[in-house]
Amino acid sequence: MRFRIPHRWDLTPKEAAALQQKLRDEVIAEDRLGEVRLVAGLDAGFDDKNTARAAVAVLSFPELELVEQAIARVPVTFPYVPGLLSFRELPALIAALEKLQHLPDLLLDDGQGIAHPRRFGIASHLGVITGIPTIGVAKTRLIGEHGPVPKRRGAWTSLMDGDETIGAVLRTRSGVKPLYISIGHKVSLDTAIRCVMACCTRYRLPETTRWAHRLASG
DNA sequence: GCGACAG
DNA sequence: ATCTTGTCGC
Repeated sequence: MRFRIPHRWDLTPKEAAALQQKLRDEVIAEDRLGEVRLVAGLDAGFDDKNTARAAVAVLSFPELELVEQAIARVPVTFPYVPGLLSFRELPALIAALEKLQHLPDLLLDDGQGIAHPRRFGIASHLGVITGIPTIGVAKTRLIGEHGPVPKRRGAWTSLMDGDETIGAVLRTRSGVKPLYISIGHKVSLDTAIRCVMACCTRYRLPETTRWAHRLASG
């Protein structure tokens, strides 16, 4: 699989933010996904300060058994700037995706989707570039406020930015810190919540993410 | 000017 | 992300 990147990656932080503002309109915030048979988890780690190691794990759905995996090492130039994460990690994640033999029906990406200052977090950016339905699964908050989340598994509360719902704070496991879920691309928030829960068995993180993290680390 | 701040 | 041991709780 080969993806068409509609822009350059070597931008200044200011140019990158302007690009997000321009691409935000490409995001489709409703369900445009068919039957999900393959779900992929993506994650990035670093071999050293200038080398990203991205990993993709493809699992069967809803069985959640490993079908394929891929890793890619790519030099990174962009620094970590809150709100501009995609310009640092996407090149590597896309390189890993391009190595796959099976094209996933759904992508779960570490980080935010539209729960972002310009509604264009890394998961949305990845979705717009690949055209594949994507969900943002973050371990911590970037922006937005929310009330308490019931402690029972499956409970969730809306993540709000003013009067706008930008995501959901989801308890994937009873009594454990919740996850920040948001629309990436071509998936509604309700569907995103259901898919994430369907990928969580006995741990806080989805099996897809756990596999990808394992591959991207050691 | 003072915090907040995905990974 | 990454640096890092033991420790509290189910």
